Amino acid sequence: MFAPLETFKALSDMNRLRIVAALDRGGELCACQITELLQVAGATASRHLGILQHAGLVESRKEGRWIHYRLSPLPGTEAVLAWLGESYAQSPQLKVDAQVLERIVAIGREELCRKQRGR
Amino acid sequence: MFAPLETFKALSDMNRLRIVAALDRGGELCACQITELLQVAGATASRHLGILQHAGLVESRKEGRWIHYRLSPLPGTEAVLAWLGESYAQSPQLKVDAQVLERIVAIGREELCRKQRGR
DNA sequence: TAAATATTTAGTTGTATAGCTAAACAACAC
DNA sequence: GTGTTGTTTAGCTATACAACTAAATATTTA
Repeated sequence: MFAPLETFKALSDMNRLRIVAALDRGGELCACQITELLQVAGATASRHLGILQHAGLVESRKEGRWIHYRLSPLPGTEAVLAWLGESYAQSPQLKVDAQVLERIVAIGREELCRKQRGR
Repeated sequence: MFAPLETFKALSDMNRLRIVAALDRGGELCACQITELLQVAGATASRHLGILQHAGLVESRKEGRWIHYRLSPLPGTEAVLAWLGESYAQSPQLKVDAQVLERIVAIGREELCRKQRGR
């Protein structure tokens, strides 16, 4: 697919913009942390991360059972992500996410996953 | 809607990217010229133009029965459009469009519209 | 090896969206 | 006025896509 089209499609979903914003602010996050932030099923978060990865916006690193994701802007998409970054403050949703993310990171992965299994 | 989300949605369709590329290269174009380029029904082209206009990427000017469209990048979206512009050469579709557009512009609006009525 | 666990893949369902045709609207010509 | 013409809106259908549940995969632990 035409690269810009794939990039724009990847960014044309609010949950995926939330993921990009979270990785931009939180550095590396694992799938369970993304799942907790979005409040969706794990499979849903996984699919969104796959779409972002396929578009080249995100890359992953495996560490035991955990898979860590981080932003991986291609040379061309840096400008796009920069503009997006300037707009975070305009979204109430993203502002709330920033606070929730702090709590999620503070909890730690192990306890977070235990908590998710409980549901 | 969150502005970047609306922009990315507007740009996440190949026919709309074709319109943006055409306006970028052809300057001002009327709806019938866009319709001819995309080879879709007039109503379809009109809807795409409406989506781009609502996202602030395109603006229109009325001149008698014709409505002319041109790019209208918002301050923030200029970087996005610049990146898109650098990628035109990677799309065979957009390369063909550039040639077809030359013919369309050369024909002139009046004759083009006559031709479209014929179908 | 067997159980547990983090993530992904497969399959299903509901909603969003692109395309069409037909009708409506707006501007000019008679 | 009536007719013609460029464009948009309304209504419909088919496809695309986001969400879920259940099953599969890969890794660690007992």
